[in-house]
This record gives sequence, C-alpha cells and structure tokens, in this order.
Amino acid sequence: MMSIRFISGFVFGAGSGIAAFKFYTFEEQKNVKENADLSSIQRLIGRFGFPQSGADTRFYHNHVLSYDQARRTPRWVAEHLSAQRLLGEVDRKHCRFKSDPDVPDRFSAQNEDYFRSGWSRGHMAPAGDNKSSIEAMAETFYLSNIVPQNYENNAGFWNRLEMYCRELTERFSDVWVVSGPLMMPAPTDDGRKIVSYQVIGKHDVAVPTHLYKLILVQKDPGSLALGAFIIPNAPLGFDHTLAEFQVTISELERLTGLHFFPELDRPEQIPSLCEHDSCDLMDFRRFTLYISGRKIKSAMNLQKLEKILKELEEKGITPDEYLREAYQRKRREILEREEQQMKNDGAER
DNA sequence: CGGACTTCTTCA
DNA sequence: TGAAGAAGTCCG
Repeated sequence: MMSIRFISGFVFGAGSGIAAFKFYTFEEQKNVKENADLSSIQRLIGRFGFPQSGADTRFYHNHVLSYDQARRTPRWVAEHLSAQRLLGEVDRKHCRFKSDPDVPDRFSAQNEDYFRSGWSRGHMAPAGDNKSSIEAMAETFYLSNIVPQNYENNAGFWNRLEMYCRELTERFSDVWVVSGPLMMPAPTDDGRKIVSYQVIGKHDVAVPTHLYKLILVQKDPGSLALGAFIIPNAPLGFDHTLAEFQVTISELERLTGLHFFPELDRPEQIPSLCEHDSCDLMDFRRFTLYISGRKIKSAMNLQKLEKILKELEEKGITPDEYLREAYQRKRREILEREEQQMKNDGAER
C-alpha cells in the first residue's frame, strides 16, 4: 500500500472520488460514536461497531483495487495507461507471486492455494503495464491483484486483450482500464438460474466464471470512447473476436453490482470503443511472431534458438524481417559468448 | 507477452 | 536441517 502521504496527496491534489470514499467511510464510523442526532436505538445497535468488509480502496504505485475478503480475489482493479508510462525495461522474471502484506492472513490467498489447482494466477493489472518501475511491477504480483484463470485464456485471448489496451495508447493520450472477476448465473434445465463456482486451496479462493474489462479512452478533452467486455474464463482461440464479448456498461454494472466511473457524465452516451477504434486483437500470425520474438531474446544457446525457428516453420509461419534480425543478433551474441568461454577455460589451464 | 514447476542457494 | 527465496527450465 502507498504511504499516507501519497494518499492524502492524491485526495487533495487530484480530488479523486475514489480516495474521497475512504474519507467518507471514516466519517461514517465517526458519526456512529459522536453524532448526537442518532437515536438511542441506533446508537445501541452500533454499540460494538458494525461489520466491516474491508472493502476499502487499496492504493499501489501504479494500480488501485478493491479486495473481496470472502473470495480472496479483487473486486475490481483500476489502471491508467499512457504511452509514456508504458516505457521501461523491467523484467517480470525478477518478480514473484506472494500474498499481499496488507491483507490479513485469514482473508488472504496464498501461492499454495493455486499450486496444482488446475488454474493459473491471472493478473488483473498486468505486469506488462508496469515495465517502468520494479516496485510497481512487484506489487502487481501480490495475490490481491490475482484471480484463478484458465491457463490458455490467460496466455492467449486475455493476453492479447491486454496487448490491445497497451496498443490503444498509440492512438489515445489516456487509457483507463478496470478489470475484475465475475460470477455469471447459468440457466438450468428446469428454467432456474444458478450461480456456482469452484473454490481452490486451503483458503477457498473463488474461481470466476468470467472476467470483465472496462476500457475508457480519451484523445482530446471531451472526446471519449468506452468499451465493456465480459470474457469467459475458458480457452478462447483465434476464431473469437473481442467485439462478440462487448456489453453495455450498464449491463456490466448490473452484473458486478459496481458503479464504474461515477464521476463520468452519461456513460451510455459515450461512443462505443469498437466503433471508434477497431477492437482488433492480434491475429494468429502476428501473435505467434511476437511470442517467438520474446523467446528468441531469452534463448541461452543455439539449440534453443533453432528450436524456436523450427516450431515457427511447423506452424506454417515464415519469419518477418524483425524476427530474422532478432535471430541473427542473438545467434552472434551466443557465438561470441561461447568463444569467450573457450578462451577463459584455456587460460585457467 | 502470459504462465507452471523443479532445482539450487541461502540462512536461521 | 528445513523452509523460503532465487534461478533455471519448460510451455502456450
């Protein structure tokens, strides 16, 4: 969590409605004890305090969230993206998933809950949005920012959706993203509706049936576009489009019970993101080339390097110029390193 | 980019 | 000596 100084700076500097909410609950509690206008009955009901959900808004370096203490997942996670803030070279390999130090143990998820559960630990605020700061990226690995997510969905469709959000900063100066888990009612054979979900591990971490993402973009002041999406927490291949999962913001609010962007004027009047922009996720070829490029960068020897190219060929994809260049550069790097190694070994003898 | 899982190291 | 953290290997 951020320091008190940061939070108060946020309140007085930016005048955020979210931060103001913290103050509101604080004042509310104070009223219970000190407000003389409360009836004696009301004071008596609250004699030992009222139940607290711990639903306070939690602030981190580059994301803000509300945590669900019963489900051991976030309720929502908010970010602001811009081209400038996406810059950086911080590597996620230096980060590790861990319990959020500010969530009490009895309400917290642990790594063991996810281990061999059949579900992956899916970021809501992505690590890839935080390459500018090691502290910010490390905080996204807190389990308060994580939900149990289908492996293939996480590495595939959802991954491409996150890439699309980053890509939006090339066309819009400001991008706001809110992400979170969702439990959708499912109809039964006899016409009833039932919400059911798996829980995993000793701490019963709730597995969402769906994930949602709400994207608000702005190019110039006053020119906004908005897209709300509900994605099944299941494998989704390249035969699905993002647009087919779009819903209205009021439908998303109905399902989540959350009022998003409460300071935003007439959300239903705002142009649809998919009409204003493309909502095109990376296609199979581009995505595979991109992943191969990342793998080439991390290849440690020639065998691994050749394997990456061979797998591409098997998929029927011919490397583009960027990938060929990355391959040649890595190949020279490995050969030089091996040559240096030989010299060092010779000198030791 | 998104992950899991195993093995090695460290340290009380 | 055993648990926790760091590093390495693997996959989509």
